[in-house]
Amino acid sequence: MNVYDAQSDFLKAISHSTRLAILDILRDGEQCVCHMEATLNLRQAYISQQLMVLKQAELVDSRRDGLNLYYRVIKPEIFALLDTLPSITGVLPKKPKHKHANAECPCPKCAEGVVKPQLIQI
Amino acid sequence: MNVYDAQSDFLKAISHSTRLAILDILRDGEQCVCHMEATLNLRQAYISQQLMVLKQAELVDSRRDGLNLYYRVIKPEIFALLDTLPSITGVLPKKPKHKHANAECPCPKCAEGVVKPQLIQI
DNA sequence: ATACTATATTCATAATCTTGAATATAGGTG
DNA sequence: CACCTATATTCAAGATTATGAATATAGTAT
Repeated sequence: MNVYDAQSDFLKAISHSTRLAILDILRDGEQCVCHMEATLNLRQAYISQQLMVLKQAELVDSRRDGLNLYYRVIKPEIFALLDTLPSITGVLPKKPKHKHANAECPCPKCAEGVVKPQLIQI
Repeated sequence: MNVYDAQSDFLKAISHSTRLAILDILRDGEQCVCHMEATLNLRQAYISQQLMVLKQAELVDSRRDGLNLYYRVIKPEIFALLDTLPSITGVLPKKPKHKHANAECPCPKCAEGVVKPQLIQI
């Protein structure tokens, strides 16, 4: 396995729109699967499949806290690469960054950071 | 097509060991197909196939000069991305850079840059 | 025009990727 | 233990990619 094989293996692991979206979510630090599910509006099994691809490529690792599994990027150098993409594709991301505050997300991290919409009783 | 689709399309185009090697050869500027053939020791038809992939992805373009077609990278930003790869894969390239001087290569650029081995007449 | 050279295209098959559906598992809670 | 919740795995079919072989084409030179 030469230099280019190693590089193409890595690139193949991230050459996928959902996996790129997941990595972007992990920019702010570790997040649980259910948060990705709520943020990306994709089914849990599918996200888990993509996470396994990233894990086998040794790009992410996970940590359990109670019921939740929190994933994080192992090598922050990956973000330096991701940052070069907009200038190449010419498509700039609309949202400046992923913000961790999603009212649809049931995970503990979201629960503490979000002001839940109050149900008004009449 | 969202931001991540555009990015993954680009990444897929370069996620291939031969295409990465071709891009590396093009760091020094345009090169003809026969030069890649000699440098990579791969068959012409195969290299041409990979060049078509890069061309369709609008990463390279070509220019004819006599019999030879010279390919070049359109967006130099690509090299900034390629430069981030060694720190991620942990595998550093052996040769510092591609040098254009290959005695096996019949192309005009090589012919002028290389001191051909002299045949000693006895 | 003919022949040659450099490069491109077509075809076919094996391998790999994509993705949805269904199901399994592991850990926590009562 | 029984059940719930969060996450993982397996399966399968279709799509795409990888790659070798054979062949075509477009310029060039004579």
